[in-house]
Amino acid sequence: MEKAMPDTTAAPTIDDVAREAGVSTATVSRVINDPDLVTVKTRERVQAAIEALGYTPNFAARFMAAKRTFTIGAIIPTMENAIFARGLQAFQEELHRRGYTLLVSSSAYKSKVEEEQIRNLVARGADGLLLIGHDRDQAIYDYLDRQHVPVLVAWSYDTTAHAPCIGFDNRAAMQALTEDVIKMGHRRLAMISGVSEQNDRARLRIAGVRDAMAAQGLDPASLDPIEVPYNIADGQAAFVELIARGTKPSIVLCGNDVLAAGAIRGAEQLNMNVPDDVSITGFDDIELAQVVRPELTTMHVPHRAMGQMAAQELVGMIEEKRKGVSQNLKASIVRRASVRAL
Amino acid sequence: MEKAMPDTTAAPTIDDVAREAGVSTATVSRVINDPDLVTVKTRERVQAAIEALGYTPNFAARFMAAKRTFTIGAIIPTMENAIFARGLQAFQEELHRRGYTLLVSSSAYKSKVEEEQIRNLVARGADGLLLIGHDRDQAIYDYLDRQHVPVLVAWSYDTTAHAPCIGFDNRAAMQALTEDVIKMGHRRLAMISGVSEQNDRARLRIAGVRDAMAAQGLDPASLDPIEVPYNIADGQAAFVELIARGTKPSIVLCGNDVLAAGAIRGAEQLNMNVPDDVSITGFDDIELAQVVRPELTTMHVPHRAMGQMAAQELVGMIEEKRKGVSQNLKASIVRRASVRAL
DNA sequence: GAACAAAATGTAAGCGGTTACGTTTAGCCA
DNA sequence: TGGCTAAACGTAACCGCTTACATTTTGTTC
Repeated sequence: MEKAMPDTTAAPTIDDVAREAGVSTATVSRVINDPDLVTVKTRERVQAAIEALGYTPNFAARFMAAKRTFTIGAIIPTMENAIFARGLQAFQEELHRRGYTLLVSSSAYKSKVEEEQIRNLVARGADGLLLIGHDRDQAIYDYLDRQHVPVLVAWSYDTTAHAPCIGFDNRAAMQALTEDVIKMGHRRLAMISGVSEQNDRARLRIAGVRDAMAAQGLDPASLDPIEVPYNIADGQAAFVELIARGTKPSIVLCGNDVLAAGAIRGAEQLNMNVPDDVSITGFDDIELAQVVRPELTTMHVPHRAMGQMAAQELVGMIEEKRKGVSQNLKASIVRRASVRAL
Repeated sequence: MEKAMPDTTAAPTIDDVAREAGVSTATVSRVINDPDLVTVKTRERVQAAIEALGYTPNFAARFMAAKRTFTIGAIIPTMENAIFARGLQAFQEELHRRGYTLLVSSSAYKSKVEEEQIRNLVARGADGLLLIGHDRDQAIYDYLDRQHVPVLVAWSYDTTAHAPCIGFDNRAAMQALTEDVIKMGHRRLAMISGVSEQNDRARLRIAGVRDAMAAQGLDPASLDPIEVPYNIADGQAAFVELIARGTKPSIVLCGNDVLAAGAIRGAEQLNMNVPDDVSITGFDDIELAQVVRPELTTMHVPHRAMGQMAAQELVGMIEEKRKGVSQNLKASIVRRASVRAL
């Protein structure tokens, strides 16, 4: 099989195409990037050559010469659960509509990994970046400034932060939800939170619960949230631990739906009925919230709208070379069966 | 603010670093790629310069010169549900351990989009690609061959296919599960499948059910699967439609856990008790399977092992320039409460 | 200290595109 | 047909890095 033949195996380059079509590389480039500049006749010849050779332009070379990649990078904390899935999907769809490609990395909630991913995506020529939440070293923002890469933050709203954001007010939302349950008669509140270090969403949701307690005449300091990673098993374990503490909460507020689903399992494990023995709330309103029994009372986050708007804004920042405009989306309470009035 | 000053805003290049450190660009490059080749003294000087300037090498340039990116691309059908999440997470972790970065795109189960993403990732210099399932145009494989990009397929096992794969035998697994329930006394089988076009997993699972029916003396032709997209709402609707047909199945086999979760909701909607009125099975054994009530009898797929092995194999293919070796992993039945013996 | 080998560093040619600028061709009008 | 302008196309520099090869420095031995 080792016949001596010219190396037809190497990927064709623009030179190959130019030779095949009998034109210069500049013309080939024009056919690809700005076809109107080329005669119909030549254009067709070049396109035939491209077709025949199965040529695809090399992005790296293109990027080096043109400084644009039409790529957006997104770094999310996790792909393991669905929290970011729907928003990201909407984000991608909108980008696709506008001619951009999305590249996704996940950081496993580790800031070191996130930083690595950011540098990676930037070095790879991402025209812009979507990040989740505001909590990260100033050094990273400085780096991104130096590299002139526009950044948009989602899932949080905080105008005092370094980057523009499309999100919602985690603190106010959690406060609203908490006040709602307090008004339903709950006084003994407990909380299972995500790990709040380097996670402003988790931190602000805890603060929101305390705000509500203060506003409703309860002692905010009495809240002693358990912090665990966002997954079902940890939520379950946290619930069991909470009960083992001896305090009998009438309601357990969870940092998100995943933890709440875990908490429900925990209650089941302890033969406690939800909501008769204990009420439980979630946050996010992902599909899971309607899958568990009882269905979760939770805070609905407009994931799809957030993703779509983020895409629009980020592309705007890139193409018009302007600063991003932050937007505060509205999250709303969804009342379902996991909470009962006392 | 428009002072006339040298443009300190441009991202620093290797030339800047070289000048700052008083060495040649070659030396800077060596410090980065092969530090042992450089004296400790110079090395430190260069590193200080890198630090001072906040320099990050440009991947595109690097790739052009060196033909390597240490990047792996993965294209999954969807990020919306958790089917691929765990496997992909394990894949990424293993890659990270070996010094590679993972870039993920999702195709929304559309082959045109998938093709676009493949070309994109390749043009971007991915050293290798992970794809899900075997069903795609031969033209794509030809393209990948021409570009010399190693490809590994996961989630399917089929040695007759064009690409090496790390997966499991969807057909045999589904056959095993089906035979199991037939042996529990079920005779009136129905199925809710994912859309089987361009999806070998879905197709093979249907075939597996028929295999089992044939083997157990039932008529395979009597199975008339409903095909719907993999999400809860569609699973629910499919279940309702199935019952509306008038045939009263004793068990509904679902193409995956997501559809099964939907089917349970459908049963609830029709006031049917699972498993007393109808049994339901899933496939995949994702977290969801233990969240729904009743918990799902399903086929456990070794997601993490699959992801990890896929990473090992793909890196091996890249670094040793060899063909990939396929592996058939074992999926196993998990019996839970959603199926009852008749 | 000379001679030589080995280690450290520098020089410069690409990698595969884009694009400013120069040259050729085509189109139009007198 | 000649002359002028605009359109089409070609030439070549450049993007930021790696690396083969050339050169310089360092270390060793006698």
